[in-house]
Amino acid sequence: MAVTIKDVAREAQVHISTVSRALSMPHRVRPETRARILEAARRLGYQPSRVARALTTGRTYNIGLVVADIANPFFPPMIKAAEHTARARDYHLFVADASEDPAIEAELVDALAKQVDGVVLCAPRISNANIDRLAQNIPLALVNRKIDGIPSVTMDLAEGARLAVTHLLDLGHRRLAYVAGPRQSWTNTQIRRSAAGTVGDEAEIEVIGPNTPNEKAGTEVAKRIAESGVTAVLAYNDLLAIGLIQGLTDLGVDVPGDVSVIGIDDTVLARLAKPSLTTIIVPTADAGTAAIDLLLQYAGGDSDLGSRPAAHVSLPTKLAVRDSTAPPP
Amino acid sequence: MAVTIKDVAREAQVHISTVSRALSMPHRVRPETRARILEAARRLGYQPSRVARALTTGRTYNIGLVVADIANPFFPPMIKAAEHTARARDYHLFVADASEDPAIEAELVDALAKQVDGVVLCAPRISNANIDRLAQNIPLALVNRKIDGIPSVTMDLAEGARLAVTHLLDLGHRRLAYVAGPRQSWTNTQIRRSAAGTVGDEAEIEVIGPNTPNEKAGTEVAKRIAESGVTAVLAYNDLLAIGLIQGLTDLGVDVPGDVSVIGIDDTVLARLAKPSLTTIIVPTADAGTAAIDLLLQYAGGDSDLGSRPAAHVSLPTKLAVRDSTAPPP
DNA sequence: AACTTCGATGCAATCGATTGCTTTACTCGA
DNA sequence: TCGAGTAAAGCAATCGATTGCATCGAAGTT
Repeated sequence: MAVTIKDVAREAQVHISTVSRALSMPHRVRPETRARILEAARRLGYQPSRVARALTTGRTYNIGLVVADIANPFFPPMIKAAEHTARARDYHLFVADASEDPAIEAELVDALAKQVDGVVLCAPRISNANIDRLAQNIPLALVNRKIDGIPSVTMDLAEGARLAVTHLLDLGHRRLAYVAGPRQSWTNTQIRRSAAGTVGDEAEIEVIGPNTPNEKAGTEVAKRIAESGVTAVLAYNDLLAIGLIQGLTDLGVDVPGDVSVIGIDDTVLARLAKPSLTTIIVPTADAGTAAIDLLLQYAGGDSDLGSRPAAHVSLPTKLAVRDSTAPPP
Repeated sequence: MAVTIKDVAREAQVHISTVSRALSMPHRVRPETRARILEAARRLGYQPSRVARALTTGRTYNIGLVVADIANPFFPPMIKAAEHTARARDYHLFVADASEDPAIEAELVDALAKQVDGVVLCAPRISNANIDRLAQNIPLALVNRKIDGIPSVTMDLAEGARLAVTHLLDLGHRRLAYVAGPRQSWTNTQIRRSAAGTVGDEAEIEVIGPNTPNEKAGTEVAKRIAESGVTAVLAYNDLLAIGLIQGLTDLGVDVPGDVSVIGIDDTVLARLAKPSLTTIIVPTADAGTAAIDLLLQYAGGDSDLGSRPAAHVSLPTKLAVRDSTAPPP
């Protein structure tokens, strides 16, 4: 069917091992022989079989990427960056969607493990213990989770939340709420702690949740927010924030007139929503790129991985002030 | 390293070929032997190597999915559905992003061809001739493109455009515009033709474009729309429509008061935008599922593929009337 | 009882590449 | 001139599974 190394060998009148070397260890064959082989390969349109190579070398040149939910607009830019980075390194990317389900997440990693050199777990919903267990079978890199011994890239949402809360305090708000995300989310904890810490004694902050991080959940908590008397809200992500704004608007509560709302992620939605959403900008694409590079660096090494300390990368965040925040009424 | 078929064979005291058969041709081994083998496999935690299997059988149980732009919110639901469908069939999905570039698209297909059983091309930007060429090397399935001999799933946007234009005509509009998408887009042509056909002699429709299908391009054509005197616009997709609305609003043109706007795709943005966007609902997820099934059916068959006529699936579309359309001023 | 038949299993080739080891042949030094 | 050293290329094992063929023994046929 396809052109194999044998065909090239026959065409160039050499043994297959010589063809293999001409391609991967150029200095080990005589220049003229190599030229003849390359020419034959070119003429025949030879492309080495990744599958066969994987069998002998144990390296597939494939990477797995597991995300909590592809449909969450937070992920696509990250997937895109990861895919491009991987391809630039001659790797291909399996993308798998865990549907926000920890069990599926673990299954996916195991299933992928058989045919990838490593897996990037994005915003994992499974426990640290389970991640540790999975990491025994296959090199992992984490996004938005930090575990000793496993390379990871996180967004500095502690800083982001501090900026957001400070912004609200500066505007004069004293009764705040944090609309939380999934309990298993590492960033959720970071945000909650940082927000509480920043508020200090100056004001008070109420935590509402945990919630599934989508618009529907946001709309559903609108009533509680409206009744609670808070004047400003920080939400776990843009989806919750936008859902909340819709819910509040439906209840006749004006944003930002009556209640200010801040989202997180700066997804496409933030700029397009009305009012446009004040939100924390997180470097999603950079995270995708960094995760791939960390994984390759860690997994590509000379096997004595355990010895090297795993790298942790923290990416900076910023606050984008738009139209959903204003002084309290 | 990992448990192989040999380990199982030793554990169960049989030859490896018997293990292989026990797993894939159960009726070919004595029940008691099979039980012993399965038990041994279970105890050792044996998982067959997909790579090794792929080498002998030629089937990788992997599928490639190439999309024009992951960051375009049209695609994620489709990717998600495709991934879930594939996984349910024990296939894994490579996702690749062509960045709206035809050359990259072709490269991706070729690169993936070596390690997948087939490729789904979503909203391809390359020419029919090139697709035909690619199809010679690897089974393809197309989404939003129809070519004889290649299985495809399309959205009935001719019908959708008809509904949209009829809606505008019913509201009383007589001067319409179609803000077109990429020239290479097959659906773009379908929409344009159907819209023109539906307008007939009753009214007139101007075509503006082609455009890159993103918000920025939408904003950029706002001026032309405002000056052209049209009272209603159909845009190639929601991104263009939303960008256009923003552009018009900035120019002081009210939507839908002065100009009505209809988008296509019903992405998350449509509901969340202000005003919420009247748009054509396309069954993105169904398309993803259908494409995978078509591909597997076509590629999984008994090799004499050319003989079977390729299936074409057309999915229905609907119009969702929201707040961006109203009678002309 | 001899002979066919067939089910169950083992044997060995194969897929396409990589790689340690061996062979070949040429160069160089004394 | 001869042996050592070395670069270049061939040989063959290997990765982990699949699969056509060979073998063997038990059951069925006459």
